[in-house]
Amino acid sequence: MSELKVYNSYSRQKEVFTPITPGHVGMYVCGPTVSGESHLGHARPYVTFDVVFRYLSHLGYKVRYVRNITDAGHFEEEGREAEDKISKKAMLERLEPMELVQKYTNLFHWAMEQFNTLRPSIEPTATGHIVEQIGMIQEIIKAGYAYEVNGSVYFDVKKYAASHDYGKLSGRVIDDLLETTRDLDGQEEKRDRADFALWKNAAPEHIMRWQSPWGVGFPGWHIECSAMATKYLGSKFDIHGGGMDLMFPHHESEIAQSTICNHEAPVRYWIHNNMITINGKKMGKSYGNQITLTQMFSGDNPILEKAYHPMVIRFFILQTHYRSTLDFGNEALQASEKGLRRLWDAYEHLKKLNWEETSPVNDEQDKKVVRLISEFDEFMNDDFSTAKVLANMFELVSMINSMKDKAIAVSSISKETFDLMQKQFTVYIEDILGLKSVTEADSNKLQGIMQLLIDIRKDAKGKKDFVTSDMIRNQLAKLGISLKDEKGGEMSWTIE
RNA sequence: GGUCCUUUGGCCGAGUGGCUAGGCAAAGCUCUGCAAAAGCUUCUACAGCGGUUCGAAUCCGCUAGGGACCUCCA
Repeated sequence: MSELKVYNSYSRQKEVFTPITPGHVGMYVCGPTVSGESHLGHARPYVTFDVVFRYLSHLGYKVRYVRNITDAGHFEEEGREAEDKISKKAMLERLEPMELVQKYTNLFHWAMEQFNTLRPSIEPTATGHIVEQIGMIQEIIKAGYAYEVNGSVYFDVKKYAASHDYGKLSGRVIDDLLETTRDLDGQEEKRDRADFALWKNAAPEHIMRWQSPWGVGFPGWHIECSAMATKYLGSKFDIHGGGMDLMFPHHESEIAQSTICNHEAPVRYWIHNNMITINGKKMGKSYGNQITLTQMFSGDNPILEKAYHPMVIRFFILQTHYRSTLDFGNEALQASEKGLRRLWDAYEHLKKLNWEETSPVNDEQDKKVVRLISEFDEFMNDDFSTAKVLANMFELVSMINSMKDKAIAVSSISKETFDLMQKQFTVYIEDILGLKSVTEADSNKLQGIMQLLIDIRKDAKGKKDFVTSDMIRNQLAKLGISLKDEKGGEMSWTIE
């Protein structure tokens, strides 16, 4: 089997993945800021890294997956707003800050569950790690790379850049950053324009505030990830993931902070997912074009022609490579909806097929199936190419359907190949891609009732009593259950 | 303005120097009491202009369009 290769944003090339500690993988992914509701764009990294998590686990690694909850509130550019996003909204909604944060955390968890993403191993909150953040800032000050001004602490980027590669991850040129002349309030506190806050002095109206060696304040934007990643994954860990838009300044600053504090670069492989766009433009709050996840699921947004099942969205995301932009569109979503249905139906049929020797093995076909199946691993190993895995699956869908219709014999492929196909389909669709049925779980009672109706209908059809047989099918259709006659007099049903 | 990315058939999207990805839509056919599915077939595209090459959607250059980051952002 080929080795896993991942595209490392830091080196800008695919590299063979080798964990620091054999058999184990430490992965940190930037989580949501729970000051508002998640939108479609937010679904992408969490689905993407869920598949990474699942695949690494599938390969046998013991993965510690850390994904934070940013509940301390990031600020707008220093001083532009006297209070951070969370505290502002909290006042508008007349809620306690933590109450608001809890509400959106719950909503986020609910949405993630809809997407069938696995829970991270650790989901630390920023507010729960103020002590660690303060500790880290103290280390950086001690090392001489941060300075205090009026109760705030800033990281000295210029000094850091003199001996380190600040800007390498995001392709930034340090001189450009230093020379940019943008007029912003609070700027005069910093020694340099490129410096960033580690700790901010809290204005009296700022609700979220903590005691620190520098007075009452709150942590800077980037320090939480550095502190929590270090605490749970160590000073150097394998994978750090997040959206591409976080490369600068967030991840760049994380590297700087952690490198000074821990004396080594924190991350081995940086993995960044691309954006979801709408009419070619990034979906985001500042563009006013975001569709929240609850709207996606309910269809309650003028842009949406209908509601989309979470699995359809997950499938939609997996049909493209994670480093490409993905353009939202009703037509595209509906294509995914139908495609997923077809894939899933074939998968259900495959599970029910039995191998019986009724014909000689067709070598050519057998080899084709073996190839398509074995490529699943190859594609995943090539920087998680879920789109290609799905393409291969669809090539097998036609064959599975032909077997179901008895147009070709199941034994036209060997027993081993058939078993391999059944096994790998399950492993890939369910365990690795994390897809599941879009219909409600079928209860035993429902199964029994449906079997009864099918028996009655078969009987009616046998007597050419089409009035009865059509009535059964039509009535079921009204309930959203479609009954289909299969070749050979069998019947199958699906819930719409 | 700076840095970087991108441009694939009606739509969404893979993609590597040579071998029609795949999905959806559309058309035809087959199967079928009728439906619905399903199967088969058709539609063979790579922004434009040059260049490199035996050969380029894939490499290089120019032109045009789109986008991201530089400020919170998945």
